[in-house]
Amino acid sequence: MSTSAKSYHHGDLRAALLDAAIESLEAGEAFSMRAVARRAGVSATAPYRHFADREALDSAVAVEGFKDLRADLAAGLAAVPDDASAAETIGGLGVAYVAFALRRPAVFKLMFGNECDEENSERVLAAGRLHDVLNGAVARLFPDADVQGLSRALWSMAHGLAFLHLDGKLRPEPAEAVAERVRGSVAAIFALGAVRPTASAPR
Amino acid sequence: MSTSAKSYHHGDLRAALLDAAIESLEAGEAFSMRAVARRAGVSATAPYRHFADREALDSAVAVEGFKDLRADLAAGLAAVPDDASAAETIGGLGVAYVAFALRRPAVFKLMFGNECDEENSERVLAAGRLHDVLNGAVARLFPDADVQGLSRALWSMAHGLAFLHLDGKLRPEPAEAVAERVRGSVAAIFALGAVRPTASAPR
DNA sequence: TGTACATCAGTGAACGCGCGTTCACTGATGTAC
DNA sequence: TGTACATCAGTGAACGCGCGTTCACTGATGTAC
Repeated sequence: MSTSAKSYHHGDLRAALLDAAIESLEAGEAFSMRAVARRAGVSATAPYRHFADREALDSAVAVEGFKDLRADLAAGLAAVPDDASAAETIGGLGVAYVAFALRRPAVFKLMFGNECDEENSERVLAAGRLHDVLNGAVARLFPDADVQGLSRALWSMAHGLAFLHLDGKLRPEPAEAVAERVRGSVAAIFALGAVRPTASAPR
Repeated sequence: MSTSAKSYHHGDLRAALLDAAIESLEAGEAFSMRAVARRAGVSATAPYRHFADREALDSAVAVEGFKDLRADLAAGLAAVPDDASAAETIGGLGVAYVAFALRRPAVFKLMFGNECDEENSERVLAAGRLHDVLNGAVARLFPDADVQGLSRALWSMAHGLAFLHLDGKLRPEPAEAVAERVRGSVAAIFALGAVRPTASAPR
């Protein structure tokens, strides 16, 4: 109640605007400077006191999202038992990644489905930190592999699964079925080396 | 010259509008009913003679895109030598997929980065036909594998690579470097079975 | 071949909308004395 | 403690914009006789 409520000065409008933006996105509403101000209960021009323009707000929301996703990944990794196989560990990360995308689809799309202005260093940095979590896990699990290449391949798969679910190319419900699908995909590629391809492709 | 030019009646405005829409997207311009009409050299309301509303035009463009992508995938597959390994074959498909996405980014995003109205059967069908190409190849290469699961995993990886390049998370140039990256990712997961993970994860 | 007329494709003015952004402003806060 | 004033956060009217869509229309085409 300290910083809340209805004085002329808001207290922490910047944070409130970020919250409003995220809420607005998650409610599936259109994302606009005005809509966010409206939701925060403030005049249409107040946000300009805190964000230079629409793109600045945009990027700030994305940074928020990257932090949250990183936390989810770290939690997902921590939840994997110590004696888990590599496939189970990677699967756990993948499930966390896709779950985030489905729980917060609009934020996820804003984070990724956007030409990223390489200028915004904070944003680039936050995205980079994501990478570290996966790279670390891969390096630990496969010290002898091409870590760079492998972790790119795995990230891509998770990212693809996330987007295909978001865009309705794969049914996004129920959540447990999705998780199963993600684990299945990981399992399928871990099994690849074992499956004998037909020696020479017929026809 | 037969159906072209400047008579009051256009000849084949529907096709011209689709072309204009695709050109407009590829030029990186905003995509709108009015912009497309403008580019086609026609009044803002003329498109309504051929498309019920904005969404109908949208879907028609997506269908066009799905057909083109399917053709690219088939060509990519055909270009793979008969004695190629499974990894090379899958790699060829992946390269074709990602190359399409980078060559026609806006169309690709329109095809995928869009809640798909499951109503539009033509659109759903066109998307489904994509799947068939990959499924066919996987079934032929890995008759004993879980075709469904494996082909989903591979599709996801290609899709993820495409989007990560589009959104600038991976440098999208030059094209040959991208292709190499795609082949590398495929190789990395094909090598997965061979790499020995650390028996039990340290720490 | 020539005329009358129905059909249909494209026009252009107009609507209401929400947007991003500017500007001069006003009300609250906090600091100097 | 009390007053004067600078600072700063939020206001509200206003701008110009492009959008999707409607409507009554007009010009070209093709068919019937």
